[in-house]
Amino acid sequence: MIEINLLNQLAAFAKYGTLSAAAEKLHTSQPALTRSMKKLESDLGVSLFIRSKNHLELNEVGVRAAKYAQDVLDADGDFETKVKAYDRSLRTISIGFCAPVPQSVLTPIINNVFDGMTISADMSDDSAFIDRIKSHEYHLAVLHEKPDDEDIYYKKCGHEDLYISLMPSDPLTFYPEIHLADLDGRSILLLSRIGFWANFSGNKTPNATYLLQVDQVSFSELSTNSSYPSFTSSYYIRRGQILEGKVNVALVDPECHTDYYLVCLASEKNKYKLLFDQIAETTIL
Amino acid sequence: MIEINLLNQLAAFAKYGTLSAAAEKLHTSQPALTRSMKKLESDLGVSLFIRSKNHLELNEVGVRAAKYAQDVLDADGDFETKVKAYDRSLRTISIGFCAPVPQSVLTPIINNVFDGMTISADMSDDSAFIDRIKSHEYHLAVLHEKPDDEDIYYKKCGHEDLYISLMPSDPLTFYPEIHLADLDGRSILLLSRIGFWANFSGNKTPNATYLLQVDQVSFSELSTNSSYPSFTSSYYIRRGQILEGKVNVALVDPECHTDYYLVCLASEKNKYKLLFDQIAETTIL
DNA sequence: CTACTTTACGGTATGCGTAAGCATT
DNA sequence: AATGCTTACGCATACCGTAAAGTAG
Repeated sequence: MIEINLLNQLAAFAKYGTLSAAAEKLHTSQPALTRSMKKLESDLGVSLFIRSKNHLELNEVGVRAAKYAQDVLDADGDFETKVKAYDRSLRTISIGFCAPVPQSVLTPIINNVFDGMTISADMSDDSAFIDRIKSHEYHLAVLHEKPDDEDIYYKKCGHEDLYISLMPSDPLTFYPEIHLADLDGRSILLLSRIGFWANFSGNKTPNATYLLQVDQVSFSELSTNSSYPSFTSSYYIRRGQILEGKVNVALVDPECHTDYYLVCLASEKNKYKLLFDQIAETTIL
Repeated sequence: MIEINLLNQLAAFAKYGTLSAAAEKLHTSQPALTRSMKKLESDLGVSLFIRSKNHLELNEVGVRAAKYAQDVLDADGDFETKVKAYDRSLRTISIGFCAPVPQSVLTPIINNVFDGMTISADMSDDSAFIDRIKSHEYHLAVLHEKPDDEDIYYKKCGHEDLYISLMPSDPLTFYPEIHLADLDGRSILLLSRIGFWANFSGNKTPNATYLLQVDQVSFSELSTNSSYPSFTSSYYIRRGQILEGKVNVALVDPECHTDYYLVCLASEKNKYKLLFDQIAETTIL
């Protein structure tokens, strides 16, 4: 059994050419390497070096041994990487969210139910979420459409209605009801990373300009202090996160009202039972 | 960097189920393994076991780690095997002989010229020798036909004539000359492992029965004490290895006279110069 | 004179085995 | 009782770093 440490030192010598250089790179001493290389030769029963009084060089076998050693080192590195990755994967719950509101509502609940687990949350349009659940990329996902798949277990976990925040003087506030189409042609403040809601842009409002804000703070700043309309929703209104001096008006289009569904693999239903129970008890969104 | 030793112990535990059993197989103590496994977990920063007071079991990560560990152990074993094999290959001269006589004549010469090298000698019909030289399977070969290949260097290294040993009373001894065909219908003693000479059987003597002897001693015994004819050659006759009470008669067919040629890759001619010089000085066969 | 390898020496720390403790079957 | 894991303790030895010697360019 050849120790990894010796192979590492051999590889370092092959790479840096002298024991001194290798010793420095390995944060050890020259004599230590001299001894290691002798031990390696003795362990193998094979001569690997051409020695002159003040020069050390790999012989033909040594050159090849250094190559082979790298393979073993790679294998050893892979081992470490793979074990750590697998361990982490078992301590991590990966979740896909289709919108920011379910994420901010559910994340603390999940944290609470699965104490000690790391949560890895992605947000995007949810069209591929079912496939990613099936491929084990995600353990859970929140969709905005009821899944129709026998391998998938789901439970409704909330509801969200879209509102628009307007200046009180805005003509739209006098409309009996507002449709998305009524916003066409306007410049509207929009927060990025809004999951599936992003699909709205350019649908019923081909001539609207969306002023996309990456930063939450900028969005708040501009929403409050400019006259641009901005989107908000039942969630923020219910929590009292309302823009001062603005009027919040509900949008009546059907795509502005959505239900959310928490899903997992049917085969892993029991693993997440506690969580599903929890969201039953909690009135959310 | 995870030490091979720890991986080996992990694999042993996975294989034998308990630390005690693994310890016995590894010729070490239980407590040593306990400590090693803790060190492995600590080196990795990953928990690999389910511990109860008197029971140790791999957890999910541990099971996988043991699998991965085996890969590293295999790689480490391969390293050792391959380095040793390559070292040996550099200390070994592989030679293909087309007949036993060149082998017994040349082997001591080669041993003498390449002191300290191991000689690996095969004997067989030489039809594929050129290819095997080119594929580096053989460093040298002795053929019974002059090679016609610009990549191959050669030098004649001997000559051999085939004789037949007969009872003095045998009618054939009165023939002016003997051909192989004259032996047809007879039972003839033959030693196995005779290289290309084996091609004779069934050529000009379709009705002869060859009494194949694997063992040299059996062949001598039967040759001497039975009345069966047996093959011999100029080499043995010149050395005085003659059967008592028999008459040796030369066979006149052309295929019963052969020259031998020592060959190597033209590109390695210099490597074997000493040997080729040697066989020039030596009168052989 | 500088750069490098090797040997020698002394200290340390790693790792082992024995013994003992404790829990489970 | 028997089996098996863990902890504690004392010890061997393997390995390391420093120092020094020797050699080649």
